[in-house]
Amino acid sequence: MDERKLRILRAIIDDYILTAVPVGSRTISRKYETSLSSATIRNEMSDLEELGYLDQPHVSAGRIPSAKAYRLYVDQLLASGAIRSDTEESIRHYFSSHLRQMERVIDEAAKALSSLTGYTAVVLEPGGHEPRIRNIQLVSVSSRSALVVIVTDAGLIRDHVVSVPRGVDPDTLYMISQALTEALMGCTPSEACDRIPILTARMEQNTDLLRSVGGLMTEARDKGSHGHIGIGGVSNMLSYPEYSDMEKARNFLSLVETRDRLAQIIRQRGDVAFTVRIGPETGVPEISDCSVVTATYTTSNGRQGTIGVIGPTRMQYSRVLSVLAGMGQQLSQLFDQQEDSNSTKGGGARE
Amino acid sequence: MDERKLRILRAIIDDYILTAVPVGSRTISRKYETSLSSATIRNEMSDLEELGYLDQPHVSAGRIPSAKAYRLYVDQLLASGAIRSDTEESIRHYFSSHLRQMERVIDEAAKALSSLTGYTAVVLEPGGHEPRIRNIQLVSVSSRSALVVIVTDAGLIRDHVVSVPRGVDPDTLYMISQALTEALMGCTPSEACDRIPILTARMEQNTDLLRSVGGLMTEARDKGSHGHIGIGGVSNMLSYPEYSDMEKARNFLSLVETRDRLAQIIRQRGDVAFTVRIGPETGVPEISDCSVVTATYTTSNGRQGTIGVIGPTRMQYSRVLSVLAGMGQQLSQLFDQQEDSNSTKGGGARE
DNA sequence: ATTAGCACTCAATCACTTCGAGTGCTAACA
DNA sequence: TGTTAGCACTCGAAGTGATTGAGTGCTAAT
Repeated sequence: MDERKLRILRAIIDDYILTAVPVGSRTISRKYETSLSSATIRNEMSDLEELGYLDQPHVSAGRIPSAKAYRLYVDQLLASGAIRSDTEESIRHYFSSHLRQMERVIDEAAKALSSLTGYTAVVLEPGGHEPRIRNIQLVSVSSRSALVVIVTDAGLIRDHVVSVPRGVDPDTLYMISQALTEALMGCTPSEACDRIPILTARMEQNTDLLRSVGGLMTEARDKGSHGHIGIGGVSNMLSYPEYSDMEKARNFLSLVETRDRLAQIIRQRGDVAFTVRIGPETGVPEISDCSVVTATYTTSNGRQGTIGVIGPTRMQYSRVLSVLAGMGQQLSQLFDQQEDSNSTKGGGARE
Repeated sequence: MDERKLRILRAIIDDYILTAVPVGSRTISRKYETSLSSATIRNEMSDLEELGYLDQPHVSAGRIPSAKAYRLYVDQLLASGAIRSDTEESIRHYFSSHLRQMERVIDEAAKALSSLTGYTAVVLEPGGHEPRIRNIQLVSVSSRSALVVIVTDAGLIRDHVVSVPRGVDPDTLYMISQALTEALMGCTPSEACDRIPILTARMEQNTDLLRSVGGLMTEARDKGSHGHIGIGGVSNMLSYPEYSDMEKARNFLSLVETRDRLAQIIRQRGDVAFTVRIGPETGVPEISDCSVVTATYTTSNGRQGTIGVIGPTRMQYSRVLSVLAGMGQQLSQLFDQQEDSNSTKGGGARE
C-alpha cells in the first residue's frame, strides 16, 4: 500500500464526504493531485478497488469509499492524535449559566451535539455499575397517600404514589423509611426484591405498605438500567440525500423512537475514549448505512456516561470526533461540580 | 344543500381518506351511488366545487375534499353523537397489568394511541392549576450530600443533589425537612421562591442548605408548566404519501422535536370533550396540511390532561375520535385509582 | 512509471408519443 | 325537469428513443 495510494484514497473520501456524489478520476486529478493526470489516478483507483477500499456503483460512475476505507481513514485519524477539542467555547455557549438538573443537562447536551455536528445525537445518563440503594423514603403527600422515593448512587428511581393505611402519620412513615433504609442499604434493586418479602413476613403491621414498596422495586429492577436519554437533531438526518429513500428514513425513525434499543446501541463500556462503528460494524441492520461514533464522560465518583452521534457513513469524522471530545470534557466537568460540590463549593462557601 | 349532495360529498371524503387519490365521478357512481350515472355525479360535483367543498388539482383529475368539506364531515360526526369508545378492550390490552408510574403511563398511552390510529400521538400530563407544594424532603445520599425532593400535588419536582455541611446527620435533615414543609406547604413554587430568603435570614445555621433549596425552587418555577410529554408513532407519518415530500417531513419532525411547541399546540383547555382542528385551523404553518384532534381526561381531583393525534387532513376522523374517547376514559380511570387509591383500594384491602 | 488518446458504458435528461382517467357540455330521454 | 348517453377535450402519467456527458479500461507512446 503505496503512500500515494493513501493520499488518493484520502482525497476520494474527503470529496465524497463533502458531496455525496461518486468521485471520478478527473476530479481528483484537478482538485487534489494536480501533478498527476487522470489516467494515473484511474490506475491507482483500479488498484484501490481491487484492495477493497473503493466501490463502483456501476461501470461508468465514479468510485465511492467502502466501509473498509472509512475504517482506515478513521484509524489513521485516531492514531494521529489530531483530535483537539477546539470547539470548547462554542460548546460552552450552549449551556445556559447554571443548569443543575441532570435531565436538562442531558437534553441540552444532545441539542448542542446535534447542532454542532449536523447529525443525530444521543446522550446517556452516567451509570456504569448496577445501582446500589442508598436511601428509601416514604414522603407524605396527603393523609392517605405517600410517595416512595428510592435513592440509588445512580440517582433517583422515580415517583410512585402508594396508599397509606389509616392512622399512619408522617413520623411513623419516617421511622418505616429508616428501617427500610437500614435493611436495604447497599443492595441492588434485584437483591432488594428478594429481601422485601422476608421483611414483610417479619413485620406484623404495615404489610400493605411494604408490599407496595416491593412492587415498585420490582418495576425498578425490570425497567432496564438506562436513565434518562437525551436525543437531538433527528430531523437533521432527513436533509442528507442518503435518506431521500422513505423506507430507510422510516426505519431510522422508528429505531430512534424505541429508546431502549437506541440506548443499547449507543452505550459504550470499557475505558476507550472513542468508539467508531462504520456501517455493518454497528450490528444493527436498520442503520447498516450509518456510522455511530461514541465517547464517554466520567463523573468524579467514577460513573461513566456515553455520548454519541449517528450519521451517514460519509460522516465528517474528524469534526464529529473533536466535538465529541470537547463535549465529553464539558460534561465531565459539569457533573463533577454537581456531584461533589461539597469539596469545592461547600469548602469555599463554608462559614 | 341537497341531501343527495351530502351523500355524494360524504362518499368522496370516505374514498379519499382511504386512497389519498383524487376521486372521480365514475368511482362514486360505481362504488357508492350505483343508482346514479357518472354524468349526474359530475353535475353534483360541479355544484359542490362551486360551494367550496371540493378542489380540483387540475382539470382532468378527480376531486379532493377541501378543509371546509372535512369541517362539515367532522361536525356532522360530532353532532350525530356516534362516537362510541368501542375499542375499550383493545386499549386496555396496551396497558400492562399494573403501571403506576405517571411517566410510564403517559408513554404507554402515547404508544397505544399511535399504534391504534396509525398516526402520531401526543399525551400530556394532567396539570390544570399551578402546582402546590405538599412536602419537601432532604434525603440523605452520602455523608456529605443529600437529595432534595419537592412533592407537589402535580407530582414530583425532579432530583437535585445538594451538598450537606459537615456534621449534619440524617435526623437533622429530617427535622429541617419538617420545618420546610411546614413553612411552605400549600405554596406555589413562585411563592416559595419569595419566602425562602426570609426563612434563610431567620435561621442562624444551615443557611447554605436553604440557599440550595431556594435555587432548585427557582429552577422549578422557571421550568415551564408542562410536565412529561409522551410522543408515539412519529415514524408513522412517513408512511403517508402526503409526506413523501422531504421538506414537509423535515418540518414536521423538527416541530415534534421541540416538545414545548408541540405541547402548546396540543394543550386543550375548557370543558369541550373534543377539539378537531383541520389544516389551516391549527394555526401552525408547519402543519397546515395536517389535522389535530385532541381530547381531555380528568383525574379525580379535577386536574385535566390532554391527549391528541396528529395526522394528514384526510384522517380517519371517526376512528380517531372513538379511540381518543376510549383512551380518555381509560386514563381518567387509571389516574383516579392512582391518586385516591385510599378510598377504593385502601378500603378494600384494609384489614 | 506516466500520460495521451480512444472506444466503450451507462445513468440521466429531454423531447415525443401514447394512454387513459376524468371533465364539461350538449342533446336526447323519461 | 331531472337524468343519462355520447362526445370532444384536457392533462398527468407512463413509455420510448435519442442525446449527452461523466467516467472507465486499455493500449501505445513518451
